[in-house]
Amino acid sequence: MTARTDPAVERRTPLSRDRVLRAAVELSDREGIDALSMRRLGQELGVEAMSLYNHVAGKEDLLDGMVDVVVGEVDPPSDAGPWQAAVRARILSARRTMLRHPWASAVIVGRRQASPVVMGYMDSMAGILLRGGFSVDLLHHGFHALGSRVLGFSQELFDDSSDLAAGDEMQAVMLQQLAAAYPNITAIVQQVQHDEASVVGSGCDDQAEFEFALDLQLDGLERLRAAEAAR
Amino acid sequence: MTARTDPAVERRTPLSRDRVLRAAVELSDREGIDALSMRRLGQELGVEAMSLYNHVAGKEDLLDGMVDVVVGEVDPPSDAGPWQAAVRARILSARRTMLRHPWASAVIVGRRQASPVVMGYMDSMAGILLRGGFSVDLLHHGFHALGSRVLGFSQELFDDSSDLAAGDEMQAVMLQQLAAAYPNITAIVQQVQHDEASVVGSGCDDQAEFEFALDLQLDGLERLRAAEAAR
DNA sequence: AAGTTAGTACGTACGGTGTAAGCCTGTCAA
DNA sequence: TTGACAGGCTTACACCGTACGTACTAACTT
Repeated sequence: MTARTDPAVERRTPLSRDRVLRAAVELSDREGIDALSMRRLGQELGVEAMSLYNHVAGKEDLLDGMVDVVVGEVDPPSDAGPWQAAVRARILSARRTMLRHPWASAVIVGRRQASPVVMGYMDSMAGILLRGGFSVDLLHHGFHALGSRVLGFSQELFDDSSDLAAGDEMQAVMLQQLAAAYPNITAIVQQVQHDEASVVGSGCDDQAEFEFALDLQLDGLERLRAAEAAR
Repeated sequence: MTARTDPAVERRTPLSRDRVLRAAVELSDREGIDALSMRRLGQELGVEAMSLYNHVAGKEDLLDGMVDVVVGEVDPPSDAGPWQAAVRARILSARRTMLRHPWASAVIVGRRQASPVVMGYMDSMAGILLRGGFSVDLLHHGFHALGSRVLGFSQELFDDSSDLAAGDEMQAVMLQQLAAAYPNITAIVQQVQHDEASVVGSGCDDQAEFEFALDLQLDGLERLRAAEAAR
C-alpha cells in the first residue's frame, strides 16, 4: 500500500502543520469549504485522514489555523498619513484577501473565539485609530460600527451576482412577476440593469458598494472624532 | 413499537409543514442549531426522521422555512412619521426577534438565496426609504451600507459576552499578559470594565452598541439624502 | 553496535449525519 | 367493497469526525 518501493528515494515529504493548513486553504479555494473533510484533505496530501491529527487537534483547530493563514495574508498597516487613509487601505487589502478565499468570511464568523492572529490584526487596527486621535471610548464604538467590515467583508443578505442569469425574454417575464410581489426592490434591480446596460456582467458593482459603505462609516466616525476633539 | 393501543383515541396529531417548522425553531431555540438534526427533530415530534420528508424537501428547505418563521415574527412597518424613525423601529424589532432566536442570524447568512418572505421584508423596508425621499440609487447604496443590520443583527467578530469570566486575580494576570500582546485592545477592555464596574454583567452593552452603529448609518444616509434633494 | 524512546503514519471501528427506495396501513371516494 | 393514495415506517447507503491500537522510522543513549 505504501509507496516505499525505494525508501531512500520515494520518501514522502513529511507532513507539518503548515503543510496541512496550506493544503486545506488551497482545497477550499478550489472546491469550496464543503469539499473540505478530513478524509478528503488527507487524500489531497497522499495521507490517511487520521495522520492529520498529528498536526491539528481536530477540525475546529484546522479551521482556526486556516483563518490564521488567510488573515496573515492581509498587508500590514502603514503608519504614514491620516488615520482614515491607513484604515481604508488596510480594509481594502483585507477585502482583496477575502475575495481570494471566498469561504473565509463564513468560516471567520463561525469561529467561537478570535485567534491570536485575528486579535493581533484587530489590535494593530485599533492602534491606527488611537494614533489618529480617537478616544478609547469612540474607538470601541467604532469597532462595533464597522463590524465585520474591518476584516474586509460586509454581510450581504442576498447573492446578487447570479440573480438573474436567464435569457432576455424569460427575464422580462420574471421581472414582471417580481414587480408585482416586490415593487420597491424591483425598482432597484431595473435601475441597476439600466445603468450598467453597457457594462459587462450583470448585477451591481460590489467593489464600489463596499467602498461606499466603508466611506460612509469612516466619514461618520471622523465627524464624531472631530466633535469630541473640539469639546 | 407504535403507541396505537387504541387507534381511535391515541391518534397522533398529524404532521404539517407548519408543525415541523415550529418544532424545529423551538428545538433550535432550546438546544442550539447544532442539536437540530432530522432524526432529533423527528424524535421531538414523535415521528421517524424520514416522515419529515413528506413536509419539507430536505434539510435546506427546513432551514429556509425556519428563517421564514423567524422573519415573519418581526413587526410590520409603521407608515407614520419620518423614514428614519420607521426604519429604526423596524430594525430594532428585528433585533429583538433575532435575540429571541440566537441561531437565526447564522442561518440567514448561510442561505444561498433570500426566500420570498425575506424578499418581502426587504421590499417593505425599501418602501419606507422611497417614501422618505430616497432616490432609487441612494436606496440601493443604503441597503449595501446597512448590510445585515436591516435584519437586526450586526456581524460581531468576537463574542465579548463571556470574554473574561474568571476570578479577579486570575483576570488581572491574564490582562497583563494580554496587554503585552494587544496593548490597544486591552485599553478598550479596561475602559469598558472600569466604566461598568458598578453595572451587573461583564462586557459592553450590546444593545447600545447596536443602536450607536445603526444611528451612525442612518445619520450618514440622511445627510446624503438631504444633499441629493438639495441638488 | 545494540537498545531505547519518541514521533508519526496506518487501519479499524464507532456513532453520528442526510436522504433514496420501498413497504405498510389507515382514510376516503367511487 | 374496492381501489387509490397520502403519510407514516423501515432499511440501507455513503459520508462525516475522531478514539484507539499498531507498526514503522529516526534519533539518541549506553
